[in-house]
Amino acid sequence: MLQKHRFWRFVELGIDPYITEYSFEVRESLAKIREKYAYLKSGEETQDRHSVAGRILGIRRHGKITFMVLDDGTAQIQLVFRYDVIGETLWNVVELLNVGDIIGVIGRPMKTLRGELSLLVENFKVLAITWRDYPEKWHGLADAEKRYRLRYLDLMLNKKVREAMVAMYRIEKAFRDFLDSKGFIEIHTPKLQPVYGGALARPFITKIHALNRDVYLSIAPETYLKRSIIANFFKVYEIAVCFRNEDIDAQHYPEFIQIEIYQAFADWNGMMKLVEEMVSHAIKTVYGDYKIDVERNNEKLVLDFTPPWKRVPLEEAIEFFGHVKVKGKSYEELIDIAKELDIKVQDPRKGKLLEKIFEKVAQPKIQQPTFITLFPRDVSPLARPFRENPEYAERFEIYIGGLEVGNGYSELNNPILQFYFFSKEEELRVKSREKFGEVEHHPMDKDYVRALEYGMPPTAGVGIGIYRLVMILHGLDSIKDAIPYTIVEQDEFETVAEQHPDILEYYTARLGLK
RNA sequence: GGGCCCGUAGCUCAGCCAGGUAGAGCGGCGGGCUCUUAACCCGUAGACCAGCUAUGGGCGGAGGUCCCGGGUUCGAAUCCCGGCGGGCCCGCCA
Repeated sequence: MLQKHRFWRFVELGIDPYITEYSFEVRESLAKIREKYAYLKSGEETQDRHSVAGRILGIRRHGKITFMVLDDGTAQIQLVFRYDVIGETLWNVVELLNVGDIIGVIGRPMKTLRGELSLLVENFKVLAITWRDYPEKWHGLADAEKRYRLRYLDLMLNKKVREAMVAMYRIEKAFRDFLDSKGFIEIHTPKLQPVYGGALARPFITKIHALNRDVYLSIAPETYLKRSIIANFFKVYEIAVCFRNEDIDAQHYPEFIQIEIYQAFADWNGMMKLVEEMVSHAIKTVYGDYKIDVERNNEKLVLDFTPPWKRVPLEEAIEFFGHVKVKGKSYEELIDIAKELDIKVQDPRKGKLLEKIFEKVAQPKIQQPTFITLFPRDVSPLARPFRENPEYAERFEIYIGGLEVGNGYSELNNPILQFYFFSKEEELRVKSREKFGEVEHHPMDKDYVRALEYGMPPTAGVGIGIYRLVMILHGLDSIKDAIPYTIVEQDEFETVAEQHPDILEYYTARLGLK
């Protein structure tokens, strides 16, 4: 580094970015100021003074007047620094400021001649500086690797991602408020479980040293939420982290958030009604309308969440959307159909074949919120058999924007059948291993069966993937964009303390740390 | 597990196919400009190490260098092989 770091120039002006200021009294948010002073006419100034703080995200210097963009997390506003207003001492500091620095400002709302609502700065404090250069103003942070590795910059600068994060919080809050108004309570289920279950997926295995035993990270809260139903908590839910040790792609990530809801004395019809009511309520609360505009891959799409949503049985959906006849076909016939459709599937269950065919020919065509109903019983070990035909389960999945975002059913509350289905799952595992390799199955959970033996009322349940929902609503290409922080391998780099021994020396000496 | 693509300055990228002195824009630094908003205009350093003078920079020299390591070649950012990091698609899961 030949150039003296600008840090030293702050010090020369009597400003140490970590020692001079320890706090700043913020009296107003930029969002409020924008709202309150929207009425100002171009060229108009007020005598009101406001105290705000945030990060500088843009600088335009014009000699003795400088414009900056300040972002306080609620909104952005233009700051106007005028030499004749702040004087020479502060002006010298203005000249040192970079994009990324954090300042506290006292200023008067005004509108510039070009009509930009601004704060005319009367005083300001440097609260922290950035040691690293920020991305280019026009393209921003675009490189995928850097976006995920330096996610705080991505979250700070990329509007689409940032909006999705805020929306996710609001959607979760709307779900909670809705369920609360209906008398539901949230129960936190264990993330470390002796038997994994509630879904068909490979689990993470970890160890509890205190007990010297292996445990599984929860793949779903389901069996514990249903234990809660048995505990006479008849309306429960959880917004739960689930861990599934599967591969990562645009629609899957090993840890994800799901809301699971269980309501006693209801069946799948009641649950579908609750879901469409709750989701459409959240959409309207967060976006202001049941219909929302989504832009994905430069294509515009209007999603209409107005209840009721369409309900289409699985086999009908295959025939209607995919134009493939599957009703009444045998296992062998379905294998042939799958082959013709270029679907690689190795599974002894007829239901699995139907699911695969559905995913290939029908799913991409289902854009509007839709319940696909009547899933095969053999792929639904926790669901109650369909009352009119036990080959099917009273199970539905929720599809929006061509993606599966949820799954629900009339819960199997018969402990005798539940034991039988679990046993069948174990058999399936053993049989399939010889013939097809490892097949996803639900492990035997006798402890859960015993809970059912104490009596579970008729109950309906559902799980909705929050990241997937947000991904669709905001037209994000990858589920990773909807997840605040995803995993990346460690990289090598030097810290500022390593690059600038003089500055390290300054601080250790200044604070007497030697 | 299989396939495809990418990695060059702080950022966004060109150069690679057809091997021959490492580039642009933005950002930085210096100068000009009191209503701009991707501000503009002029200049300049910067891809790693490091010597001598001196703390503002200047002067001169040797090597290195395009994610890393090999190879081919008189010569590699460029071609080949292997690795690392990242993305996308297929298979399995939501």
